[in-house]
Amino acid sequence: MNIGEAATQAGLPAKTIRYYEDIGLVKPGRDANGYRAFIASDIHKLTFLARARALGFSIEDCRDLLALWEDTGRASADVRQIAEEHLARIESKIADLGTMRDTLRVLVRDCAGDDRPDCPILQTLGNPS
Amino acid sequence: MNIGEAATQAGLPAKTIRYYEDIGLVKPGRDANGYRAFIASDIHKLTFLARARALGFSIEDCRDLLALWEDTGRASADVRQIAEEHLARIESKIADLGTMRDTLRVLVRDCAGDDRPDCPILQTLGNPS
DNA sequence: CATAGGCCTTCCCGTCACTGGAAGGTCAAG
DNA sequence: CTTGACCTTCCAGTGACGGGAAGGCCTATG
Repeated sequence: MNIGEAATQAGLPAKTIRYYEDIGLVKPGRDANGYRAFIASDIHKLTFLARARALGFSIEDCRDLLALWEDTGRASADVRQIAEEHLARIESKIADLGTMRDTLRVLVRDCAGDDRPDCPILQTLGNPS
Repeated sequence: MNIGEAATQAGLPAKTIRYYEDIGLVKPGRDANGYRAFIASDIHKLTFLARARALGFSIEDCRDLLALWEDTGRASADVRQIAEEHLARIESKIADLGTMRDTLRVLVRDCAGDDRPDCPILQTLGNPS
């Protein structure tokens, strides 16, 4: 299977797949003409990667998860730890963004948004004492 | 005022201030020895930038906000639009992260996290049909 | 006066996970 | 035989800095 169909199957851009090969996440074979030749297990890996990335895992997390996935003797604790740390980072980011959102909502609400120059948004940014 | 104290006053790393000068957000003068010389208005701008960045505005948003801030004849509608668009992006990102968090929570909850290899996290990533 | 060390300067590379684009090879259809 | 859709590699850019090297400047102390 060429990279185009692999991309379709895995739901990833071809560029991304080439990048994943560059950094050693997948190692497809090659046809005589130099084209990458993806087999079922490559597609399976790419699909795994696409899903892990969609859950926000970093590339390095993905590399570790992939290794654990392929190691049938792994301990689930190792997987769980990666997921828990990632979950904590996500929750922390959500909290940060929630704070920003609350502040912005107040500012937007209080801004007339008309032709006049008075603007609590700029006022707050410039002098929030 | 040298960059070190400017950094302290504005609550920004010196490196960041140099970067802001590079991209034209601030234009401090120079002393005879080549050192940057920050005056009160520079500090005020940097403080403005630090706050806008803390609210998650992009550098380009900050550039626009700064221009509006300095234009005393601006229309508050222009400011409000930038803030509203940013707010929408934040809310969208919060929603995305919330979805990730929910999925991850379920996966982590269902994973024993012990020495055994069974792991619903890897199972889901590999075969979430 | 020399020196130590704490500022400051510029410059360049690295981050993260791609994305865009150029220049060129390959393949199937008409 | 040409067209156009694929494929290849390589290089550069993204956003918003951070690290670190190489070197100049300033102040305080011996």
